[in-house]
Amino acid sequence: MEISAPRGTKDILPDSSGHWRYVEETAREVCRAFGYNEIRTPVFEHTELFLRGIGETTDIVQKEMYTFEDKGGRSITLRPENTAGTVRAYLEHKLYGESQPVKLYYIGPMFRYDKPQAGRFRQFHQFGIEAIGSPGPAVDVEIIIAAVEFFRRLGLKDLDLFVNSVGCPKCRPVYRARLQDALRDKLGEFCEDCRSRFERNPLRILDCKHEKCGQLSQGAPRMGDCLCDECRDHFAGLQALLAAAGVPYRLNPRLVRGLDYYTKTAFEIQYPPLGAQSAVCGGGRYDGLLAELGGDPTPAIGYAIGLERVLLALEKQNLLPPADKAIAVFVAAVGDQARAPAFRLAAELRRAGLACEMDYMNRGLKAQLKQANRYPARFVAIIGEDEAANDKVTLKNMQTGEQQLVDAGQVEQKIRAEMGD
RNA sequence: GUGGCUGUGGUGAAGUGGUUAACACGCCGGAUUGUGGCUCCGGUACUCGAGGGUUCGAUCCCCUCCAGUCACCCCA
Repeated sequence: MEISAPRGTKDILPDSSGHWRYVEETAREVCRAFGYNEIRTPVFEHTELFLRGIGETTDIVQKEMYTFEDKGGRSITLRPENTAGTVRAYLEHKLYGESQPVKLYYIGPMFRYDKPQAGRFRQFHQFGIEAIGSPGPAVDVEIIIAAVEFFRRLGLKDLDLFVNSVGCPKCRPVYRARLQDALRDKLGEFCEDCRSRFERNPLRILDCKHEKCGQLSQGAPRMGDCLCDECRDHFAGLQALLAAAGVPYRLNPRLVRGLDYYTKTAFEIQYPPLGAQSAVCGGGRYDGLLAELGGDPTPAIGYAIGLERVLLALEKQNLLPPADKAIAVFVAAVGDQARAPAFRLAAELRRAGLACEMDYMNRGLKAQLKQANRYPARFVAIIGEDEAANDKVTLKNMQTGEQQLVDAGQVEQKIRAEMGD
């Protein structure tokens, strides 16, 4: 064995592709119920889109992007997330001409050059939704409820919803400055990471896992105390609606999003047993992004759900659906003369819409029955020399063990009659 | 990117510095001639992750690399 899949990528094999389909279908059903329509954008975009959209100073842009030059000399990047691409498509195709808000969802692979770990891959899949055009907070609550509903339908338990407001371009700089002022004289005592974050992204310091840093930032001003009137009202409205909808949530003033475009509402849904990669859903409002990408100022909000992590959570809670390989009929041929009639019967049954299998390994009858049993098959249609000569089929019900000789042309209706449909 | 742990057949897993590396599952075949799910029997491992080194000799000792995993980091 020499060639293997690139690091951080994974083959989804038949034994688990059914799980993926189940999760994706659940996502699509929820989107239909909430009025979100699918959008499919390219897996690669001009690098520039992400530089401007996600922010040049973010970790994603600085060290996690798959960027390359194509043969035309363009700088191309495999999408590390899909909000930027979705917004780009919204602007490019002038979806602002449709009734607002425009509600979109996507499911697909994303790419980040991270060090792989359980729940963290270089190619991973996200299901995300974006609502563009409404300032909220009603849509904010709607998309959160959509996420909650998605998890509810899957049966997942023990999820925690955290919400926060990260302010807007009016109040965040004010808060940022106040925070820096409060931390400045103690800066030397913070960890190395925090010291480097001080200028670049001081809000992250509040998120630091180091106990020392946590203590040092204890008395620091909180974003909540510095929100401008508009942001404060918005945040209050969000919480009122969440409460009205009966959605349990927790405030987390330290919740910060890693992408520059977020404003006001920020939220995250976690499943703690996943350990370090416990965030299964993360999102928030990005009122500044459309203008940043050259559009008219337009409010918007969205989130992304990591499907690998959802699958991990489902596995932990034993909620993955069992594989369903059951078929209606297995056509067993015995002897050379039976081969052609068996093929013909299988083709007819399949054309009639019955799931049908047969042997391709020249196995004996016993082995074919064993094979049929494995699927399992409801019926086995046995064709040997006698049957082939008389245009008959021995039809065996695998549950009762009963078998009868029937005309080859009547196999389908016999099966349908016995299956009761 | 930093640090810890792990790497034996398709899968789960024992094991030893030295002839034919357990076991279980799976898969294939058989248990009188064309009949399954149970049972029994048999079969199924060119490199014990890769490449070097130590040694008379290494799958078990050392180094490097690769991969997985956990924490940090980041995030979905």
